[in-house]
Amino acid sequence: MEHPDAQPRRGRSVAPRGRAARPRQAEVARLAGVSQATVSLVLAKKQKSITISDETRRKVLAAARELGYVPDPAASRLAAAHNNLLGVFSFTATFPTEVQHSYYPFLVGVEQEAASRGYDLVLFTGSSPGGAGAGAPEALGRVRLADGCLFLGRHIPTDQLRRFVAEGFPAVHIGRRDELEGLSWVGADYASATQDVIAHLARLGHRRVMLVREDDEAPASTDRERGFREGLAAEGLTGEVVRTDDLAQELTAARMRAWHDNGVTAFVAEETDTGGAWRGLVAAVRAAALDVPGEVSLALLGSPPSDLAADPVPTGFDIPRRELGAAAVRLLASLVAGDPAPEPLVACTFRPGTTSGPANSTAQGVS
Amino acid sequence: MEHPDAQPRRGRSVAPRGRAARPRQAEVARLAGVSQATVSLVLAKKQKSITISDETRRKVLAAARELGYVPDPAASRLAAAHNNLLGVFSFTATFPTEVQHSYYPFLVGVEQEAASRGYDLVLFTGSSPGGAGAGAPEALGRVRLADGCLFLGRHIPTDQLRRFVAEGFPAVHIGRRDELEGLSWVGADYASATQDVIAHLARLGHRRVMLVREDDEAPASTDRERGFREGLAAEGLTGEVVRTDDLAQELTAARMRAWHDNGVTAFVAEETDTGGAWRGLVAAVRAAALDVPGEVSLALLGSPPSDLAADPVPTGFDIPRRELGAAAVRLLASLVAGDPAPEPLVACTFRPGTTSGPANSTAQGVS
DNA sequence: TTGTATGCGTTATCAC
DNA sequence: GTGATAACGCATACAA
Repeated sequence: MEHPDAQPRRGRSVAPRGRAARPRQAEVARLAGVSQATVSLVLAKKQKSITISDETRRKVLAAARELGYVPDPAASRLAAAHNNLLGVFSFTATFPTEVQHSYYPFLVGVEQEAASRGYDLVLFTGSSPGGAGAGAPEALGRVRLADGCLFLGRHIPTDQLRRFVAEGFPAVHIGRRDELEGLSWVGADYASATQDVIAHLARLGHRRVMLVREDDEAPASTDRERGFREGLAAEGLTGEVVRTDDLAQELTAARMRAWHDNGVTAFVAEETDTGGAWRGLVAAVRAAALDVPGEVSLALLGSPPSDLAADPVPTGFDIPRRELGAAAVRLLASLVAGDPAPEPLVACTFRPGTTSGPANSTAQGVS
Repeated sequence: MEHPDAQPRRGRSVAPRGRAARPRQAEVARLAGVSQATVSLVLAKKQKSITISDETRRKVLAAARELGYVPDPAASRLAAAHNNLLGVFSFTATFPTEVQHSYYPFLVGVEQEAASRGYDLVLFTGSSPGGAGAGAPEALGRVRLADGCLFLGRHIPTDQLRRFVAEGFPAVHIGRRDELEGLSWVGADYASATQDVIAHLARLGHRRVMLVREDDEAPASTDRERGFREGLAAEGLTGEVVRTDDLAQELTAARMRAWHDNGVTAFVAEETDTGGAWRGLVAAVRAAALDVPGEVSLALLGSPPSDLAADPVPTGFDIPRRELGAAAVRLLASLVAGDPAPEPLVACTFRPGTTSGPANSTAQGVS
């Protein structure tokens, strides 16, 4: 049943070129004069089992260091253990050329948190343009090389994720994702943040507020609208929602003035990829020659597009992308470890800005 | 030697939580009525070996699809002796908070090229602040888990890298790194690019040029100085090098005027982290009330700091960081595959800019 | 053309 | 406390 060591290995091609093979536990064992299993035990620092003599432990550790031993992640994982690798998968390039919608802020948090927990990161490039098997269903399968995986991007196919949750593979989506029962996610608490903005406007005396949003079904949008409505209710305000795909059509100078005459003293816009809602709102107010914040107050539910980030600084809130990335890693790590999951919502930070001020009491209309 | 299937498996704990097991090749084989090996062959679409009958292929494919078979990456990588992973190691955080000296531009190229070659990326966080084993010597050992590794950053310990080259572990340093015999690297061709800038100035009629550089021994600096001297020689110009740690001390209005009176009509500054040389040069020229490019021409050997990237756009060259990242991956991939190494130098792109113009012939001094 | 046998490096169990 | 030994799921010489 056994074969002489001298016999060429079967079922395997020789290693390409005479590259020095990575040391294996077996070689560490030989050098330390123990069995391979002992090496595995020693190196599994998991449990400080006293079942290993200090003498042996020392020898093994020394041998491992001398040989520069590094565990094979594939083997570890195959043997149903873990490999200290956390995957990061996005359906668009992780590092896009247009830094506009890049995941950089998230990755800062992801890297920091992963580092502090001793995880390395595997960036799965399967979905990058030109990537091998881009869009192919098996592209997602590769993430199983890691102990768990983070998913970023707005359009990760639900059915692919469903498989992971069914199998119990630790997966965390960055951004709320409720439609898939059982999928873990972390997200910004848009609802609360929006409610805070409404409360801020209420404190300033505004009684009638309008929300401008694009026609979109993304959770990020609906969360804001929910927060808006809850905010109105909580503060006893009235308001409306303008929901459209054609801002220019809807937000004309005439309508702005009409709304204002009707008692609307504050407008809030949701953040979108292009900043379209905010852009349209600002343009319309300007066209209507309404003074901000003298006659009307403006607020942005998120961060402004970079080209109009300052002057004026919009009242609103900032999405803590870094913290979100860190939270994602924390959640993923707890899933991997089987620990109870932490809070998935992270708070946004209120930004006072300069586009809101006391309501002009003379403009109060009927409610 | 064999054991009954009914017997509980040994050497293995039960799967945590009753998660559904994924189908394996063996089950596909059973359903298709073939052997596991055949399944493996069929699914290895790698080679369109005609060694499989269409009939069998069909059955296997059908069975695989019906079961929703997805290959286990850990297993295939274990069996294949490589894992399609390329490491990325930097001694500072890969995603620093200060985007100033971030590796983002490199990573864009790295990701693209890695994706197009079917590699995934492992970002080693060992060196990140707070990272487990930050700074520890064995932190670098972990990179061996990949098929090869990219190193970025200016201060990767030479002795650590020496080990990799000794073992034949594929390692590529981004940035010239000659002091370590045998270490592969890719770098921008600063010398040629600098020479081009000198040639440009020569064509404009300048005969006497001065180089301003910080007191630094980095290859990026010395390459530029070399290109500067070679450029002078090739064009038959004269010039000097101002090398100092204290720009303010050296670059005074008085000295600028003195140099100018002495026939210096063009100044070139090297690019540094802070943009100090360029900053100092611009300030000094302004203090000396010298017109640019009327009286003196200025050039920057690299890219300007973002706060003064425009107005005026410096004559000089841009470092193709994206391309450099891609080139690094190409080189690393060829090392991994044992193919001949490609060209390590990537060309910089000349940037005309607006800070250089025809030499003022009346100012020609003695050479 | 397909099946058989073996090994990849690791973990985990069981005897010693 | 330590050493055999059996999987993990897949790939591949080699036999049939």
